[in-house]
Amino acid sequence: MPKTFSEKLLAWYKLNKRDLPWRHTRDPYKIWISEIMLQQTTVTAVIPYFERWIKCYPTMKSLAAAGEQELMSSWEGLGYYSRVRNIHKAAKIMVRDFEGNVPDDPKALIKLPGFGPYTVGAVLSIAYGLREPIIDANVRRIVMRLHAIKGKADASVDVKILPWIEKTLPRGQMSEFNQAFMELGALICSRQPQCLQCPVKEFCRAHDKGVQDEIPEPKKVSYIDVEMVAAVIRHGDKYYIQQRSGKGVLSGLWEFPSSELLKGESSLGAAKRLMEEQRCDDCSRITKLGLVRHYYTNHRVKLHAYLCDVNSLPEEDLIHRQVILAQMKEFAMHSGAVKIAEKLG
DNA sequence: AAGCCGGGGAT
DNA sequence: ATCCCAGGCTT
Repeated sequence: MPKTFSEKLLAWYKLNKRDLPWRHTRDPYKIWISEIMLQQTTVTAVIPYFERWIKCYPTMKSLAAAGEQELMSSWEGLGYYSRVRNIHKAAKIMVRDFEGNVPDDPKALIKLPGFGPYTVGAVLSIAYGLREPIIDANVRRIVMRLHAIKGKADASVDVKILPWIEKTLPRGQMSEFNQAFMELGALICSRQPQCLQCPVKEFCRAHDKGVQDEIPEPKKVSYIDVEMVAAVIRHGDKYYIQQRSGKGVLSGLWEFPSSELLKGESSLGAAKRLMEEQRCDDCSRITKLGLVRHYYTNHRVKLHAYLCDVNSLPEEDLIHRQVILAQMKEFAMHSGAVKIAEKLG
């Protein structure tokens, strides 16, 4: 009796799986947190954040009771900050409606903020062992190769591959199986696949045809280049920072006042203009701190940082603060601002 | 369906 | 320098 796809995959996983923090638990709360952190984020980036998070917020109730700013600081540097706001909202709902438990019902889960098709399936299978499919970037790439489906790896191929995934799911060992699927994509069936080591190559049509390197087709990215200036406004040992508000990019994070360079404007000229806009007309000295590169999504930002010594800082309010360097780490800042702040130490 | 939303590792 | 990552939300 030849071994099935899932038998082969599970046997390989048992021998080759990485030792990752969230594989030491079946606590649905912790599995959920790991799944949100891992969205569009590499395992190595997540590990330290996950460890710290579980120490700070070991339970659903401790998370629901935490403050928004505190959570933003815990997330600082991980990116996609709407994730942490959705985690907080969902935790409050789960405390209110589900006694602080993660529901094991797909219809209830999908209604919670931050739970899409992937995360619902991941929590249900990995934490509860339910027979639910998941399609992440790994699974999508693997199944496209298994069936030699050409094209880009986007969600539009999911309808084609889902039937095969569903009929291939094993009875039992679902927590292991779905993780094994993703692990295969991370370790073997990666961008440049290691087909010789693949435990399921006998099921792979792309391997048969020798086209595994052409699937999936790379998606073309177009960058938007932006040049900005940031004013580090200082009086004595106090610095002036502001919070990005509302919606849009990096919303809720703190930063130094900044502005995009106007057409033909020099960075120093922009810094002086920015100081006028901040009503800082008493600037006694302005010196360049350096150039910081800040890349996010499809933006490539060159951020010119200027240190501006003033005789009096602008007034404080809800979204503007005067802080000393030691206090600054209590305010969640985006990576561009953090890189500038590091120049002040 | 397509665009938005971060940051850093891998190549 | 480019591509991508245990996706979800909005339009």
